Amino acid sequence: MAINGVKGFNDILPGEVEKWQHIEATARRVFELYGLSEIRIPILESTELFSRSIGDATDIVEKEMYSFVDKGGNKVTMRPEGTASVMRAFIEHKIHAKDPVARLYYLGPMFRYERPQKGRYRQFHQIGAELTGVAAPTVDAHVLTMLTQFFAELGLAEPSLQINSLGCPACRPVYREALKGFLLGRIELLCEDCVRRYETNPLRALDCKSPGCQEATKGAPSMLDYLCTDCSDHFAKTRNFLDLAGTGYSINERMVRGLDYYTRTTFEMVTGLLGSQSAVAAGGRYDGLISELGGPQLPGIGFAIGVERVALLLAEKDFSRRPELFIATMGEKAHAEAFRLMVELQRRGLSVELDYEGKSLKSQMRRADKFKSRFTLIIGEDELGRGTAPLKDMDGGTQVEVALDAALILKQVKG
RNA sequence: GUGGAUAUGGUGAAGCGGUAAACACAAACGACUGUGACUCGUUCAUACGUGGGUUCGAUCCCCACUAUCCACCCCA
Repeated sequence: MAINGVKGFNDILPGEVEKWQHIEATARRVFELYGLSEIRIPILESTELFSRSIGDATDIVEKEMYSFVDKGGNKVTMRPEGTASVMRAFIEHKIHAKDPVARLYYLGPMFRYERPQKGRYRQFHQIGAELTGVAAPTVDAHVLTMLTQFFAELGLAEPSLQINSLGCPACRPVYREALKGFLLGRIELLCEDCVRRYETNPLRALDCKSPGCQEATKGAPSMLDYLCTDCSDHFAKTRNFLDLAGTGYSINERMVRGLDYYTRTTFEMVTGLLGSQSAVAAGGRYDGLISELGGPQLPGIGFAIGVERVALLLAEKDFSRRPELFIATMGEKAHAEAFRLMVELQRRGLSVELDYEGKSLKSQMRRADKFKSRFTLIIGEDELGRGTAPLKDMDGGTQVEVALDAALILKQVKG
């Protein structure tokens, strides 16, 4: 009996992986344009890191973490997200001592124990960015502009940017009470879950999909009306800078984030193309997180992109690579010469294919066609004798005679 | 954790209670007599998710299990 992969853990096979490489390369290029540096963080962290940062009462921590006790008796968890790890590293290595303004990005697998479905897996991948040490709204707008550019460079019209402000520890509790007061009168309309969350997280009712909750929250007070002067000012300036950058967005005052650490600006890149997984990227400001984790009082802002979801949006595009040259041979001597040429050309940076076995010419030509090779060089006894061989342009079908010399072939192919 | 759907070859799939499991694509090889994409030929599921049961006989009926997908919850 063959062994299967673990539920929710997927292989990314050749054919699909080229798309991933393209997404990752695009992210690296765009993010580095905006001054970020890559940071590589481990997959395993102390369980406490996540319970403290993400929030004890969140679903992620309550029921979705891959946690276990290692052989040394330590409680560890396979990271369910990247922000906490990056902030831990930031604090642990005292990166702030050198420069409190750190601009970092990371990419890699995350793990959450959930039932898999479209665009959601137990091992999934995120590309994330974290910027620390800047409270100014300029950075909010800049991060959002960078994210927008990332999607634009992938050629995606979807998703679109939505923003909101969640306020700060000064104004959010006030709003929370106001909202609770509003919902109290309509509590019988709320779904079970929202009733249960009424005390712990009443804001969730705002973006609950149940018709009852949508009805109940009609006309609910908006967080935006309760922002304190500083938060309100921050939000207004963020919007101004977004306008200056020409970055399009819409305000979604009902957007709520699932992690506890968010403050002020929050955002999502949403799409209607992925069924119930509408968020392709999401993030926000977390001005209290670093100190909460034992670091200095520094603000931060970041986001994570769901790579699987981006790949789904890129579904129809073909990213497969094609070799530049295929060498077809007849006879052992020609095969040996072709091998020598292939290696020589590869050393010079040309992608070359050669049939390893001595198959028929027909078969080799078919293979060249299957690989969609741009050119095919055909070498037999005659060619060996005269020192030149036909180089066929597979797209046009024309062929020219070239000398069996790596430099000259290279010139002809690259020409 | 809950609900629904589906399980036939590499893929898309037809199929009926009863002896070679259609068709198409892909793939391999070959023909067209040293050159691919067209055409033609050959090959390609002792097997229809797994385990039971009903039956003279099941891939098609029943039960259980498992897996996958989708949805809920929550989220990237």
